[in-house]
This record gives sequence, C-alpha cells and structure tokens, in this order.
Amino acid sequence: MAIDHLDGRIIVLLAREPRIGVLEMSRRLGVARGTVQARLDRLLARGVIRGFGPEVDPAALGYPVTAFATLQIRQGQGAEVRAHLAGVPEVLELHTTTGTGDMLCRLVARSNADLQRVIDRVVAIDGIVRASTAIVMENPVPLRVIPLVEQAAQE
Amino acid sequence: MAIDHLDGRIIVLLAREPRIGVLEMSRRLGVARGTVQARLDRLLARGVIRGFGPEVDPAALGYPVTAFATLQIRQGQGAEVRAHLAGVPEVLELHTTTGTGDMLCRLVARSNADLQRVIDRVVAIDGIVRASTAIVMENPVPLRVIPLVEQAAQE
DNA sequence: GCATCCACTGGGCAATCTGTCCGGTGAGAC
DNA sequence: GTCTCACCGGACAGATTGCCCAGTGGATGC
Repeated sequence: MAIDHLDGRIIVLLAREPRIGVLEMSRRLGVARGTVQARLDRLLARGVIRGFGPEVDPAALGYPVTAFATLQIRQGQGAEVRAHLAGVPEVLELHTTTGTGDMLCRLVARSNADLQRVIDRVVAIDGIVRASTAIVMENPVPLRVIPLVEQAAQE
Repeated sequence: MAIDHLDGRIIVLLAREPRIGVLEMSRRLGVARGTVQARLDRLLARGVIRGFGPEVDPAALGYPVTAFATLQIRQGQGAEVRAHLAGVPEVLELHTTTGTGDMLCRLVARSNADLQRVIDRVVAIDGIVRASTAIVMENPVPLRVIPLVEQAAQE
C-alpha cells in the first residue's frame, strides 16, 4: 500500500500549514508525537515526501511570463539537447514525451519580448528540429497534490 | 528590483537544506540572525516565497504515470471546463494557453491503462472538443527554480 | 494456546531554536 | 547635517526538537 489514512492527514496538514511542527500536528491529529515523527520519517524515507523546499514564484522574481514549448528532436541527439536545456535557467522543467513532440518544457521569461530571447536560446542547438510554443495566460489550477493524496489515502 | 544577492543565497540554501532553520542559516551566510529573519519575512510577504509545502511524489503514492493533455474548448465553455477539471484529483495542474490548444493540463495515473480512465473522466464534459495527450517518459529536468534564482540574484 | 514483532502511547530529559526585544553603527537620502 | 533604514550583536523566556524509556494492543507465526 502507498499511504494510509493517517499518512494522508499528515501530508494534507503539512501542505496547509507548512510551518506547523511535529508537536502541533500530533495535537491536531490526536495521536502521540512519536507516532507523527515516525510516520514522517517513513514518508521521507520512502520518498513519498521528497522534501520541503521553498516554493518560489517566478513572477515575483521578475519572470511573469510562463510558456510551454514542444520540441522535436533529431534522432539520436536527445542527450545533447537535454544537457543544453538543463543549462538554461529559464527552463524550469523538461520532459520527454510520446506523441508528435519529443520533449515538452516549461519556460519563464521577463516579458513576451523576453520570451523570444529565451526561445532563441533554447533552440540554439542543432538537435532541435522544430519548436512550438504556447504562452500561458491563466493558471486556473496551480500545481497541487492534496486531492490526489486524499484519494490515495482513502483506500 | 526583485531580489538581491543575499536573498538569493537564502533561497538557494533553503532549497538545498529545507530543514535548516534561521539560526543555522545566519551562521552559514555570515550575517546576523535578525537579518536572515527579516529577509525571510520580506520574501514571504512579497510572495517571492509562497510557502514550504511538502513536495509529494505522485509515483510514490501509486501514480507513476504522468501525461500532458492539450484540450480544445468550445467557445464560452471555459469556466465550466475549469471547474470540472478542478474536481478531478488526477489533474495536478491546469493552464489556459495561446496556440492550437486552449488548455494544457498535467495528469497522473496508476498505469497506462488507468490513464485511459483518467482521460475519460477529464473529457467527460461537453465543453471539451478535442483532447490530445502526450505521455511523459522521462523527466530529465525536474521542476526547479534554483538556476533562475541565481540568475535573478546576480543583478 | 503462546511467543514474537510491530506500531502506538504517554511520559521525561537536555539541548536547541524561535520570537521578540534592545541599543549602537554605517550608508544613503533629503 | 539630520533622518531613515538595514544590519549587528546580544539578551530573554518560552516552545520545540531529538532521543530515550516502559507499557499496551493487535497481528503473525509456531
């Protein structure tokens, strides 16, 4: 089994109030402190919780424009392209995918004009045959996991 | 200006060792504790740092398959579609975009077979005209912000 | 039936960190 | 020259952490 009900409640609680601390959690959940501590350790050890890194808002950093670029890669050039993209700070995320494109990456830029600079930099390598970009206008559902955790914990 | 050098070092330090605490940070950075505390408060107040939510790995939760779906929406049905997708736990993220598709969403599923169920649920609303899905195979660059922070802090 | 293992409870301990003050200093703005 | 602001270095009580312990209850295996 992935996680049980108590694990789920711990994660959800932690997601809602990250600064909460083990002691306060144990109070809210009505279990002993040692239990929460042990559960947390296990969740971290199993990799269910990867960490507690700060969530940084690129917009507040001066990068309010987000875009997704679909890239088509020349056969056998995958490794080079990956390394190249990993070196571009504005590439926040990169996936290799099935389908018409071969890679999908998330970009940020200082402005729509600046996005051109970023894309130029992204495609400045031979291995990329074609790139098509979609600019993000709104983000109705920001990255979230709570609903998934709740679903996973119910079983 | 967005963030200065010290802000950048604080964020990077926090990203690398999230459990670190203000006191230890002040030691590592060679500044007074009050300074780090004030900087952190400001970063949080300005929204540069949104929070410290736990990073949950969907794979460890039993959802090892990730996919991106591009959706075409019938004119004027945007709101309904958003609400519908927000109610699907496997939809981790939703963006409205320019370009051929109208929305882009990130999905997870228990297996490739299960992905079919998720997609069926996603498209189970009138407003979606067409959906095209790309399954993620690898994730050479997991979501990251450190390089961007470092770049933003240099100026 | 009985022993064993495991998770949880409830408690206690010292060490550490947090939140919050304070006065003093230096740099830049007016 | 004066003011404002950020930073420093230090202080304080209060709370939390990491760690330990013995006891309990359920599940498992013999």
